Amino acid sequence: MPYQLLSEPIRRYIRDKRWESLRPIQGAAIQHILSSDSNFILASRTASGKTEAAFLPILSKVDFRETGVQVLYISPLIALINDQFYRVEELCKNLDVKVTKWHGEANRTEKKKLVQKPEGIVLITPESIEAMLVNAPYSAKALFSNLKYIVIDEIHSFLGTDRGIHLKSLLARLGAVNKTSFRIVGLSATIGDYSEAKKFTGDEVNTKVLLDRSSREMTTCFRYFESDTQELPLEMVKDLYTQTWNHKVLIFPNSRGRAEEIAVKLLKISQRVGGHPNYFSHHSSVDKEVREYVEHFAKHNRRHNFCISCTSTLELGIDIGSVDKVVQVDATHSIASLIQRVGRSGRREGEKSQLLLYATDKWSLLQSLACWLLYKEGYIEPFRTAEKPYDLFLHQALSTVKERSGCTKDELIATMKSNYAFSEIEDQAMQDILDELIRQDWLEQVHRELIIGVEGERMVNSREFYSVFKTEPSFKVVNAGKPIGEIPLTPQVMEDENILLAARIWKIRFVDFKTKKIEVVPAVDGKKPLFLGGGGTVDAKVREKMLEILYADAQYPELDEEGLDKLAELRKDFAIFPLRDFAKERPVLVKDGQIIFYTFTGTRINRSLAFLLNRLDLKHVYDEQSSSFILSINHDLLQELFEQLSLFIEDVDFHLQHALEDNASLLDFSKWGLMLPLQYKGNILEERFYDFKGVNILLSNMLFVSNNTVSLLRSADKLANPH
DNA sequence: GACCTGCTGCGGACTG
Repeated sequence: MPYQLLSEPIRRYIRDKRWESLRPIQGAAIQHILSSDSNFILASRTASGKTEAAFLPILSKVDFRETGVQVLYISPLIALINDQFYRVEELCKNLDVKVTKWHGEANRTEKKKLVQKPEGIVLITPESIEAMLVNAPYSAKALFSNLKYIVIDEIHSFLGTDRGIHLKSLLARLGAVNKTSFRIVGLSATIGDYSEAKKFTGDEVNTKVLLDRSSREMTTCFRYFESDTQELPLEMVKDLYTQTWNHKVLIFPNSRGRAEEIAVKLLKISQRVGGHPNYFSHHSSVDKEVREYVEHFAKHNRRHNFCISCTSTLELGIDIGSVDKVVQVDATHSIASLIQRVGRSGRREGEKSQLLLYATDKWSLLQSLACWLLYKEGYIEPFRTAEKPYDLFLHQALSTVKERSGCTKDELIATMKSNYAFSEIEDQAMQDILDELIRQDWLEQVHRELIIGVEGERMVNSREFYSVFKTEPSFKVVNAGKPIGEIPLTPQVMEDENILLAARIWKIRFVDFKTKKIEVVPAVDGKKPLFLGGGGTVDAKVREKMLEILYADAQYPELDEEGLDKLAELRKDFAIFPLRDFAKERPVLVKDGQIIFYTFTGTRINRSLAFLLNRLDLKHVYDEQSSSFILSINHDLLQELFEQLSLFIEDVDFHLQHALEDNASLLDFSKWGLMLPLQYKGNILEERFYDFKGVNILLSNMLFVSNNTVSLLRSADKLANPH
C-alpha cells in the first residue's frame, strides 16, 4: 500500500484532508520515488493530482534539517508559482519546512531571509536561476549546492524550445555546484515523445516514465459558419452566445485581436438581451491586474456564469476553477495545445468536459477535424530538439564568464563541453564563436583570462540578458490613470482611432511616444487591435490526416449540417485526383496555365520550399492554411523544377548565408544569434527554422498526381541527399 | 490571417 510507505506527518495530512483514496499517478509515484533513486516523468491528465504525486513522496523522503535548499520546484509561469505556493505550503503544514517563492515579482525581503538561512523548498522560474547565477553566484552556491530533488512543472512546455535548452543548461550548471547529485521529477499532461522528455534530465537511461493514460469523458461538437470578411460572421457570434450564456466558459480564438472581438461582441449581445455581465478577455496584452481580477473571479465564484475569451495565457497549469465548456474557434496549431485547452474544463471529479469547435473556413474545419481525430488516436506531435544551438551556447558562455568573474578560455570550453545542453557542439565551433565574441568586444582577453568586454557589459548587465526569447516593444494603454494593457505600435495606433482591449471599446486620445503611453477614453464602436508576431507551426502528421479525411468515406457525427456540407464539397473538389496511397501521393491541379501544388505537409517543410522557390527567383503564391503553392509554370516543367530545387538543397548552406546577408531579419527567431559568425547563423536557421531534409523526402519520394492526365510525375530517384 | 513565457540593482521618496 503506497499510503503505508509515507512518513507519519504526510499520512496525517492525507487523513486531515479526508481523501478516500490516492489517485493512480500518486500511488505509482509514491512507490517508485520512495524505492529508487531514478529521475521520473509523471504523465497524467490535468487535475489528476500530479503536484501531490511528486511532493508526497519527496516530503516523506527528504531530511529538511540539512542546510541548503533541499527541493527546487521550477515553473514556466509566475502565476503558476503563486498558485502552487499555497498547495505546497499546505502539504508542508505538518512538517517544519520553509517554502519560498523566488521570481521577479516575489517579495525581496523573503528572498534575502532565505539567502541568510538557506533551507526548505524554493519555487522558481528559469530566468530567476539565470539571474542568480550571473549576479550572485555565491548566493546561488549557498542556496543550491545541497539539492535533493528538482521538480519541473509543465515540462512539455520546455521540450523542443529555446527556453528548454536554456533550462537544460541551467540544470547542468546547478549539477556542477552540487555536492551530491539531485534527482529530477518532471510533470506533464501532454507529452508526445517520451524519449525527449527523458533526455531532458541529462540521464535518459536512469529516467523512468510513470504514465496514467485515463482520460475524462467528453462531448464534442463542431459548428461551421463561413466567414468572408475580416470579422467573425454575425450568425456565428449569435450562435456562440446561445451556446455559452448559461455556462462557465473559456473561448480560445487563436489570436489576441480575435479574443477581443469575441469578448466585446458577446458582451454587447448580453447587454441587449439582459444576460450576465461577466465577459472578459485574457491575453498577454491585457494589464496584469485586470488579468488577475479575471482569474480570481473565475476561481472564487460558484454561482455566476462567466465567459473568458483568451489566448494560450489560460492554457497552462493555473487552476481557474470550474469551467464546464471549452470553445475553440478555428483550428489549433497543435494537438498538444488542443489537449491542454480541453483539459481546462471539467476539472472537478465526475464532471464531463464539453468541447465546442467552430470553424469559419473550410481548411480550418479540415485541420480542426484532423487534430481532433489524431487526439482521439492518442497522437501528440513530437518535439524537435536543437542539437546544435550555437546561439544559446553563446548566451550561456557569456553567462558563465560573468558568473566566474573571468576564467581561461580552456576552462570555459571544458565547462561548456561538460554541459549536456551543448554536448553536440563541436570544439571548433566553440573556439570560433568565442573568437568572434572577442573580436566584437563582447569578451576580452586579459593575459590568459577571458573577461566580459566593453560591449558585452552592456548586454550582460541588461534585464534582457536573463531570458532567451524575444518580445515585441509595446505601448502602455491608460484610461484616466488606470492601466488597461499594452499594445504594439502598429499603423492603426493613432489619435481618434478606436481599439478593443480588455473586453472594452476605447478611443485613442493621445499617443505619447516619449513615455510610450497611449491615453484612451471609452467609446461605443471600434476595430479589433492588430498585433504583430508569428504563428505556430503545424506538424506534418496533421496535414497527412487532412488528406486522409478528404479521401475517406467516414462521416463524422460531431459535425453540424453546414460542416458536413463543406466537407462533402472539399471531398468533391479533390475527387478529380486519382489518389490511392496517401503516404506517397500528392495532388497537383493543372488549370489555366498555372498549377496548384498541394503538399499536405508541415509548416517547416512548406516554409523551406518557399525559401528555395525564392532563391530560384520563381514567382509563386504560398498558402500555409491549405498547404499549397500556386506556380505559373507549365506542368511538364514540374519535374525539372524539383530537380533544380534538390540541387539547391545540396548547397543550402551557401543559400542560407546569402539570404542572411540580404535579409538579417531571417534570424529574428533567435535572440542571441546576432553575434554568431555567419556560418553558424546559417546553421541555426537550417536546424531550427527550416526542414530541408523534409523537402528532399517530399520531392524525391512523392508521386504527384494531376487532374488532367493520369500520368504520374516522379521526380528523379537519383537525387543526392545533402547530408 | 498568426500564441506565450521573464527580469537586477540602485537611488530616492515615503511610512511607521
